Amino acid sequence: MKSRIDRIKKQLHEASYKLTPQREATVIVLLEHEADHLSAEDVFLLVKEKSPEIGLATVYRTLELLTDLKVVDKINFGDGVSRFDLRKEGDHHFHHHLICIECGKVEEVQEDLLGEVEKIVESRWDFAIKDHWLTFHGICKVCKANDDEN
Amino acid sequence: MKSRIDRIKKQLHEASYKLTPQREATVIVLLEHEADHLSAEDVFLLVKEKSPEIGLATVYRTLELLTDLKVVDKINFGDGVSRFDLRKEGDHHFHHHLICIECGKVEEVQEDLLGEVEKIVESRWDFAIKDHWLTFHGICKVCKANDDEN
DNA sequence: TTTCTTGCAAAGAGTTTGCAGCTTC
DNA sequence: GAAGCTGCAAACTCTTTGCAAGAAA
Repeated sequence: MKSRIDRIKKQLHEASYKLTPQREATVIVLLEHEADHLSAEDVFLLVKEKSPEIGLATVYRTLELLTDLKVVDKINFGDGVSRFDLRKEGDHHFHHHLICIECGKVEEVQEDLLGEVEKIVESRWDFAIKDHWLTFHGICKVCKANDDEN
Repeated sequence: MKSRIDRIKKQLHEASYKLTPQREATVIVLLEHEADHLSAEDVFLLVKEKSPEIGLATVYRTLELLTDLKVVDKINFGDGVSRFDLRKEGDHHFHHHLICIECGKVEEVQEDLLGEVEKIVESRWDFAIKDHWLTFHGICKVCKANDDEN
């Protein structure tokens, strides 16, 4: 984890920003909750546990900065709240999500399943793809099993 | 177009709602701007041109109702505003979008390109897909041509 | 010192809600 | 006249911004 923080620190420096204690605390929370799709408020509350003096605006500003640097991806699952997802080291595409419409759980799909689809879009629509968002809505394994019981 | 309104009217009636003049005016605006990805505010302003007495809250309530009935899809391209897209008659999947990161234009892709991908997700993650959202971010044909000139 | 960053509070944008009045059946 | 629907205004939620003070180079 240390090395990932160093890497982010380097990215910040390359763009002429500093890794202040507040920014570092925010990054640590993101690393510790990597699969959790935290909202800005969630991040704020978690950072506050360890650094009570931090302000909400700072968290927003840090998350915006990290989004610009593509350290995190800002996603919106349609509930009016932005969530932040760490981009895997070296990943050039944004991973996919499976959202369960019964229990609300969000699973991540790290594989890039869109290779063929992107080729079609690039050639047929003459569109140069830089990134994608793919989210499936449905019923997860656990809820399916529960539903079958009843 | 008349027939599409009748169809929506029927859907409303089946769910015990009425097609009031305000709701009809809203639906007409959506039909007339089918490819435009209007926000609630956009819809409100357009409806207001023909029915100046309508209130913003009514438009919001109508759009919510139409979303619940799956007449429209509520989408969010990450700018904090919900947009509303008419679902094509008989369509069971939500169409894809191409967003140009230079000019902001949004193109629609009506074909469902995810058949194979969905099979993989359904079997490998044991997830019953009910709907999907797929958005590509990149550079459209026109902007690509403009960029090449310079 | 100069520049960047922070915390706070206020402002802003988008959306929802309470309620009285109006329609419709 | 009961139930559903509407317009208005107020409330609410999430996010951004102005600014004075603090930290870093």
